[in-house]
Amino acid sequence: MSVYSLYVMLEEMFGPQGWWPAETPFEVMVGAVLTQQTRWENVERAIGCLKARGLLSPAALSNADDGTIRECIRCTGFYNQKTKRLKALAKFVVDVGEQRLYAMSGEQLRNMLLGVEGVGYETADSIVLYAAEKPVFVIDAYTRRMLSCMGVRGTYHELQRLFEANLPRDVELYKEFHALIVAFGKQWCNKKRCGECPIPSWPKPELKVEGEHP
DNA sequence: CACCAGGTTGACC
DNA sequence: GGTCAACATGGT
Repeated sequence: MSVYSLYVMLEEMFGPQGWWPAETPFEVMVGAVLTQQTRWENVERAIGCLKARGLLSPAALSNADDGTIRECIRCTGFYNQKTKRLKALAKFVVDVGEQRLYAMSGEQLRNMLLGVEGVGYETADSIVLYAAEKPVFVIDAYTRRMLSCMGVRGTYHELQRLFEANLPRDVELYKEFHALIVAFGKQWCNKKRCGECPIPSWPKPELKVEGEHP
């Protein structure tokens, strides 16, 4: 089974996902930080609170009172570090200029984001793909688990290359594929067991990580 | 009551 | 370059 046919199968199973749920690109960024190790339902509540207080813009958030932010995002956990991370990200956007961010290449934006406090591989790639809409494949815990069930293991960049090397460089495809993997993971991949999928046609594909290690 | 959630960091091999 | 405890609230 090819990587692309896996996508087709997931699309047939779950239908269009329409990620990322947000009204603006900056809201995507905020959500990307808040959803770290956190359920999306709690993130939505926090974002609703920030929005109600007019803090969902780079300028407003970077100047906001820490206590106010913390109050809004408490339900997402890790609120102390996330308050700091949100302000660091907002300040970064203000400093660089939001339009300039979306205009630069995905690779350059990714590298700059990785320099921001609290932004690691997955958060950076989520922002590049869903906010800046540049083709980079996002690898998360569900992706790892799903591939692990299929007998494929590797580092973040190895797994990322597996998808990028076997798919057309298409932003909409990347967006939808990752969302579908999460949908699948939520239903079938618990942390404990991921083996027995009731899907009859669940394949044991011979996916391989190609190329040499970085 | 235990375990887990759309990770990242700093410390330490 | 890879592994691991902390970080914290809310749901099952």
